[in-house]
Amino acid sequence: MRMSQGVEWVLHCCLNLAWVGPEHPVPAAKLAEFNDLPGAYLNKHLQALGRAGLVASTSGPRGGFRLARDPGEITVLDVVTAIEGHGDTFHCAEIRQRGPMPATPQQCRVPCEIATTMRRAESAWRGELAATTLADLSAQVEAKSPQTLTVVREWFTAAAAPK
Amino acid sequence: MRMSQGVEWVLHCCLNLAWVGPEHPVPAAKLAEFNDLPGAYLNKHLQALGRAGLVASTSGPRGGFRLARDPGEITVLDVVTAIEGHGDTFHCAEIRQRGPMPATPQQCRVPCEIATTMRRAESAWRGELAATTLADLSAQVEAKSPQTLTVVREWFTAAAAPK
DNA sequence: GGAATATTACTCGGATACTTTCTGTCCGAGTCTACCAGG
DNA sequence: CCTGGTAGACTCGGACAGAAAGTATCCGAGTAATATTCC
Repeated sequence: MRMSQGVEWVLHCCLNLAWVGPEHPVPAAKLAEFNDLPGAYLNKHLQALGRAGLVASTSGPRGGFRLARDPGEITVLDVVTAIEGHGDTFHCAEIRQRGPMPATPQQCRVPCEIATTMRRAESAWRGELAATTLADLSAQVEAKSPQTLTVVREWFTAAAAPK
Repeated sequence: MRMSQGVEWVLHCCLNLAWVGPEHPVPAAKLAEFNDLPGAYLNKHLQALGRAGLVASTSGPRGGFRLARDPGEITVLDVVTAIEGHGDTFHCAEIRQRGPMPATPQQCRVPCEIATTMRRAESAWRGELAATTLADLSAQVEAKSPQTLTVVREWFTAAAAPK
């Protein structure tokens, strides 16, 4: 059970986009260059973010990706589900209904204890991720190294401006 | 990010073993028959439980698997980690150290904010799983349908006794 | 009849194919920019 | 000088291979019970 590395990639990219600001779209190639990632594959993951409504994309020159909402309105859970999908990590196969001694349909009107435990754990996991927004992450980074925010923004804007 | 279905399988089997009792080993084939699962593959997963020290195995006739500890001393997290491995689901690739503007080694002495958030969420997930033991699950099943425990035990012991 | 022994059947354990998912890459459709020609 | 049109280049978007993990299966090593034989 390993999380796709695309989640980490797009989280870093989302922070970059948050720092650059929504008025300045950033192409996937630039995000890939800044984070030293394969551009085409990163683009694929950013498309998933677009389908989830987290980022907006514009084609053509001066195009690229920008955050579709305020960083404070995008949670880490939003990003994770956009990449990993909405399905639960644990999927109950209803084993209790199979075999020579199946559970009665009456008993099966509620989820089994195992599924309930897994669901509770996953809910706790999701709760933590939903409690953290991109704005929270950005604020924590800024608290540790305040110059990062502006320096990164300048790198992205400077890379596009000279043209 | 989907959890192996083997986790569900062995959790059901562990409950079966808890109900049968440690003095009566149950072969993998019987567990597979009872839960309508492929016997050979289930055996493979049970081996993982053995390596983790959760179950003990004996070869030969009248052999099989039995719980190595009291059901109250085996948590759901123990079973999950035995099947899925000890690694974290999120693995930080240290993207911040790469690219044209890498983070300084000084900044990297502590995990980045993204990794911290993921770790906190995973910790909450593990906490819930660690808080539930096989004895808890067994008690919940018994509370809902008290006859299940003895009936299942009889099925397993009766299947072996007539020989 | 009892005990030692050889046999037999049963169990786990790891080594071996097959399927699905994840990872990575490529090229085409659409679009905005910039240039160029004409008024 | 200003305006309209056209060509060009840049971007996303989905379709196409390769790698890794998960899934499923089989057969052999070891063991305990059993049947047999001898005392």
